[in-house]
Amino acid sequence: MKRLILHVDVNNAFLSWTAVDRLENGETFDIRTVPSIIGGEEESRTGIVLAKSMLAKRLGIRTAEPIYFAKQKCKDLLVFPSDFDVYNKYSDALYEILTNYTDKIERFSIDECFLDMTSSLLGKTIEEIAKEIQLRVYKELKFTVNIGISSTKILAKTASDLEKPNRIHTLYLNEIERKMWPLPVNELFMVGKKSVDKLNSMKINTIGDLAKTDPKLIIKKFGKTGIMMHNYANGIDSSDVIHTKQRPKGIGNETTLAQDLADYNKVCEYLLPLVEKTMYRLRKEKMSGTVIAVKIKTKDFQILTKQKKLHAATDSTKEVCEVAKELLRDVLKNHHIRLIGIRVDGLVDNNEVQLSFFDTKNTDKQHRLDCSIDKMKDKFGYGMITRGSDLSKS
DNA sequence: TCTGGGGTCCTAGGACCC
DNA sequence: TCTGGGGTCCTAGGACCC
Repeated sequence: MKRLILHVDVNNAFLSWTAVDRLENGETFDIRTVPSIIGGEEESRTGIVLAKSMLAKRLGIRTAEPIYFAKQKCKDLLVFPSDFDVYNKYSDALYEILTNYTDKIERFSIDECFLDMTSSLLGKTIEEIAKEIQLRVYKELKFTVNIGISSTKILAKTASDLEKPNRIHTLYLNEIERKMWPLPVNELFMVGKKSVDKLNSMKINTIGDLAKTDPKLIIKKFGKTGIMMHNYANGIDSSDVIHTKQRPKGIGNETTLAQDLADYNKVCEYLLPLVEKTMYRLRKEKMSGTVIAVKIKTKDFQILTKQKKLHAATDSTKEVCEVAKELLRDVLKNHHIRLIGIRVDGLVDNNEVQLSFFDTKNTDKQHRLDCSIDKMKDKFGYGMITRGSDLSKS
């Protein structure tokens, strides 16, 4: 049976949501009406563009470019900080509205959802439903969305990207030749910069070029990803809209340092709070991890990682701290680094972790300590409670 | 000039086993 | 003395997404 998929994509999400939130808090000026961006702080060396207004876009400002460049393109560019609590609030509100239309919804990212409408049309056309969603979101939440309509997720997603903002596009199989094939190949999902360079060197410049190239050539050059790329270019994608909430496979935190550091002890001072945060999040998920990884980015942007698989899954802050410090020692060497990060991978649900692991008195005591600190953080605020020195002792 | 932070998946090489 | 191949697990790195 032919499926009917919608892809709902918030226009300039972080910027729109910041604008709406400001207006709700009594501001009268709508930052969507001028060149403006959401960005990091240049002083803390996190100064890149996270989102831009339409007017900023028109001046050539791009997502992920340094704010320094963006300001050169527009002298009186307004810059606002990001606030993920606000974004999550509007993301949830959007999701809530979408649940009125089908129960097969996949939250693909903070600002994108797929809806499988195959059995939820209720006598309406898919276009009518898309229009209804778009109007209702704008009426109730005051921001615009693009909606793509097709028979597969990838095509619906490509459709929602066609022309912005506040537009609805269809991209059915019989339309791909006209609407998708002329697009530059970088606009295809999963074709990033590295692949574009390789494809261009093969004289493949548009999605149509890719679609019409002998798949054997693509597979030879790109392996498994090549099969996927070639399928996507031809509108082939059998993946389902996944309603059930996915459990995370890994959780991590990383931070850019205010200045480059090479000293192990100083880097540790940054690392340990990151471990604490990651483990707090892990315990919130009621999960434990088996692989601990430390990541550094050197001053010349080389990324190095060092990881270790544990014999048993853990959710203990102390245990992960100890491993993380070892890994940091191994990977840091004499590098001057600008970023430090920690990840816990190979996650398993706590109720699937063998009980024997929690049996020993020591880990049990440690677990209770972690949990009581978590509770205090929940009660008094995450930043109000710190663990003091028990983590830095080796 | 300046280059975030959160993820997922894939690949390739080495160790080890049969 | 010279020499297998298949499979799994682990690690490091890389590509991609938003």
